[in-house]
Amino acid sequence: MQHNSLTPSSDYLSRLNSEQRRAIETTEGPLLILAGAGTGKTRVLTTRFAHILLTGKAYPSQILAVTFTNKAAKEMKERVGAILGEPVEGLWLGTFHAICARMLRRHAEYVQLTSGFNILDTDDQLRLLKQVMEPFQIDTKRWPPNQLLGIIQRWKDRGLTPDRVTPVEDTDFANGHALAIYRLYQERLQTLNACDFGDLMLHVVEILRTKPDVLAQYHRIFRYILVDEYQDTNTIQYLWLRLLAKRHDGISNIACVGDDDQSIYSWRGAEIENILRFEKDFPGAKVVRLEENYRSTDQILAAAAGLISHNEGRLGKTLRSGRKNAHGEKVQIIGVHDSDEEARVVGGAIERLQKSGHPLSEIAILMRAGFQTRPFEERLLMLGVPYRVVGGLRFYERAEIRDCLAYMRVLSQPSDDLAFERIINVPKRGIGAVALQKLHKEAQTLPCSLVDAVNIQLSTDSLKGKSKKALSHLMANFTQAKATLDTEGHVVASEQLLEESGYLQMWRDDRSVEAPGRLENIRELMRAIGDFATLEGFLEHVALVMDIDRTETDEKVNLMTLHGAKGLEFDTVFLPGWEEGVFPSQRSLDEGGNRALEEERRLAYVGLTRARQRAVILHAASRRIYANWQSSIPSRFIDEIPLEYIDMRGESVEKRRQASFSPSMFASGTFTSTRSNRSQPAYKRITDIKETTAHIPLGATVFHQKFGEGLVISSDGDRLEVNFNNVGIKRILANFVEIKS
DNA sequence: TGTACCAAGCTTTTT
DNA sequence: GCTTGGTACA
Repeated sequence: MQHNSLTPSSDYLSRLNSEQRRAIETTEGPLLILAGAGTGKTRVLTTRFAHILLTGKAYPSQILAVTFTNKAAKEMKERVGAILGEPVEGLWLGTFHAICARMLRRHAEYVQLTSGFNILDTDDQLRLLKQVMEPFQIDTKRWPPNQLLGIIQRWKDRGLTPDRVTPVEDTDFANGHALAIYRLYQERLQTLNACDFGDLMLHVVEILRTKPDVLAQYHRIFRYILVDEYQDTNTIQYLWLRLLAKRHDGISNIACVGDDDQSIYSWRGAEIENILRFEKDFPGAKVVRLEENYRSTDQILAAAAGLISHNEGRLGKTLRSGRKNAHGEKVQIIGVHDSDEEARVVGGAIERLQKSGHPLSEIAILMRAGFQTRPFEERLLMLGVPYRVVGGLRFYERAEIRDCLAYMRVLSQPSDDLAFERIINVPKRGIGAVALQKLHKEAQTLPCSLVDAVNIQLSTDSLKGKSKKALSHLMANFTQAKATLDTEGHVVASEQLLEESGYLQMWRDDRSVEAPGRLENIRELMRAIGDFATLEGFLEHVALVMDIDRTETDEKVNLMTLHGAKGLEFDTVFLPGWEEGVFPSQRSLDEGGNRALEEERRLAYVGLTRARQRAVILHAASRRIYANWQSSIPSRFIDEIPLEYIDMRGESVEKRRQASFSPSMFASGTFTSTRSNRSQPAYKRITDIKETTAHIPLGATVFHQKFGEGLVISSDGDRLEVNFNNVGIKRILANFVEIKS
């Protein structure tokens, strides 16, 4: 993606194709831009934004532009500025949550909050929910709080405040107490003057629904609305957009960009129906399809198209290659024995690419789940190939960072009970559950905040000995830091607080291997605070952005999940683990059935379309899942790619298929060639396969793909002990051997 | 109040 | 197999 920073404003439209131009120049009325992978979506969105400004249709402050990620918002802002030749200010451009936070701070009093409300992170949410659940005496083994939090979030995603949850929407979770807990949880949030992420949207929608004057105010402000990644919007985001877009004068200048084939976040509440329904929701809507792909070779495009055509209920797009001479290599499919071989094959291929001058940063290994990175990391480490793991635990999710932030939150707002609770005994001060219980009681009866309760109990001498000394010390730390905050600013005050409270010393004294890294993270945090004018400004940024700016452009292979790769592109993409149960994920299928299968397929489509030049799919015949080995069947997605665009390397996949479906391996004859029998349920759950394993008698001669021939010397269900001719005695699962005699 | 042990659980995660 | 969280004890 190039930044045409000096493009004269007159020809910003000149290098666009006709559909792209139409998407930009159709400024009036509702518009759906269906943008397939690699069709220049971001470019269209940013040029459209600039076009509205340059033609004088609106001022920057009259355009609402919403994205899902901070990264996308930042990129859009930069690129619009580049087209205009100067930075734009006063924009309503940001993530759904950032914009809602801004709106909510203006109108907080309508939902019984003050404009200084706190935004909770997931840790706080869970701790609060656990507290709320306590009096209900719920068996948390049977009804895990994090699952209940999930249920509450799904309710919020759908715009359901406790009053709007109907019996139909209710659940028997937690012996039917879920709704009551939800109600209490919301009440607690209110007394804490706090919001969770869902509330940011929920409260604003509530306000827009019930306060016509507020809504009218925004109708006056926003002349044009731009929405990115529309396929990922959930119900509450849709309601919010619809409220803002449906003006009383009948004008709805809303343009949504999206791709139904790339909707992969239903498990976070995204409703693919929103994009499928757009034309009904906004009568008279125009639809523009961007189908010219400037990214991938014909072979990759055709393979991906063949795959996604197995989904039903699509809006339908046909990607054409917009590049010349874009034939390229076929999609490679490589069958391997196990995950170690998979890592060896990928590692070897990367080494060869590196030797031929292929930049490492243009290579990605994309997998279904985060834990799958491990064998690849080990292999690349061994080969000395630099790599980075993208995603995983983010900066502001680290325990030490959250601790520090809790200290700063209390400094900024002593009434922040959740933050105070987090650090009251970190470092260890001898404040346990008993002391905390006492404080809670005090705080509840008055009512007041925990910090107030501490001060009261200190002055009335109801605290004794160790805890009294520890808490008065802690209170003194905060008072001192507060004074420093006023005189020397938030950076010095934060550092002082962490030092004097003994928090930093705690990590210095820690002998574990992670401790120095944690101290380094805290140093980085201190540097980040300096970028903000006030402590409050910093805390707001942290709550909404959740990640620290770190531009990584060094020469490293990228390891990430398929979800993490959305919106990115690489010359070469490796797609390991294409096996039934792994991808598509068995758990998804169990929970979501055919809908989930289609989403998994879209995920596969996203994976393939990340590749510009080369895509390599791998599948292993057996894989270790947790403790035990499981034999695997190649993913149905492999079968769904038209044969003419694939190239089976290494061992023939067909041969492998025959081998894995041979009746001698599975007692039942259910398994036949997947290609010839696609309409039949050719796939069985991996767990079922285990049950159908043939009984293998003691003394039988068996054959194992890796170890060769051997004699069965003991058996316990499907666990065998086999004395192999070449490698000696091994413990092996019956699934992996074939009976010879 | 802190530690030791056991059992359960284990995708994806833009904010 | 490995981590995490809750409970039982010292």
